Amino acid sequence: MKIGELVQRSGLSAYTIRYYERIGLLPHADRDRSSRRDYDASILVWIAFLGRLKTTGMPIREMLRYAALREQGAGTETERRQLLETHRERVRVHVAELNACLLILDSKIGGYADAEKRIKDYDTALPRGRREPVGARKARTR
Amino acid sequence: MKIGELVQRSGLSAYTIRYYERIGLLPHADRDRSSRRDYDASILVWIAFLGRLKTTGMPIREMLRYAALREQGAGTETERRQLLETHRERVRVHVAELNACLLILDSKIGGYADAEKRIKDYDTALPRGRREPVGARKARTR
DNA sequence: CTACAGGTTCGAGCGCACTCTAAGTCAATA
DNA sequence: TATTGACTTAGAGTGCGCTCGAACCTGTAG
Repeated sequence: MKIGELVQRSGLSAYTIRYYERIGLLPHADRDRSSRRDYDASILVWIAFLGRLKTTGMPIREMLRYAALREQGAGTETERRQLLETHRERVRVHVAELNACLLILDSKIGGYADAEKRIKDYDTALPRGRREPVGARKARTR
Repeated sequence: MKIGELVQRSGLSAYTIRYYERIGLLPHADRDRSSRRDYDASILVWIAFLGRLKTTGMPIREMLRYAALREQGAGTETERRQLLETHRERVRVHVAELNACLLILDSKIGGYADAEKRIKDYDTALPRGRREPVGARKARTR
């Protein structure tokens, strides 16, 4: 697989793929005789995993640590597990924070909705003939 | 309240507070006669809310939009609500992603744990007298 | 009076994670 | 054979969100 195909299948840009290789997040790819990168499909599994780590907010520094342990191979499993466990804990904490923030957002949004409802009630309670207060933003599409 | 106290009570650095004011995320603070910032306690509520937005990943650009609408005051409620609703939806999606990633992390960690258990079983199945394979990392605290 | 803590402004610098430019190579097709 | 387009490299540039340095000012305590 050439880099172009990997771009299609991984969702990363060629720039990013080369950058990741440069910093050691992706293993140095084999080259064909004109020194173009030639990938094995298995790289997609690793890229997908890196994507999870990224999505969950792991900094590249730490992914590099994990990648290095992985390259080292046997004997690094415990450290890799610990690294992931630590990360998992951080993610759990963060998810809890996000859920707390969502509740606050809900109540904030609820407050605006109530305010709008009060305005609307007042509006419909106006005498016939001039229902919309000045500055009312009603898009009325169509 | 002077900036020093606000630092204590908000958790932001003085640098950050000034920066936020500079870009318009915090309203221009009143100054005392020696042109030092003098805050009203109500600023803490706004800073806390900005903190929620930040925690949930809202970029400063968008907080600025919200802050500008808020400064404008009446008549911007609908847009503020819409902004927060859009954001809430993104956060929900992100939380779902994080939860999916957590499951994957769990199984990855589980895989390492199983591998370690297999090694341990093999280890304890070794003949008496030389139980620990070379390189075993057992901290044995205390 | 002097020292010092704690403030002020402006603009520069930093760390992160890319993203792109420039100049060159190579293989396949018209 | 000439051109096209996908690739290569090294290194520069970008956008974000701060973070800091330098020079200066002010109110209070010793």
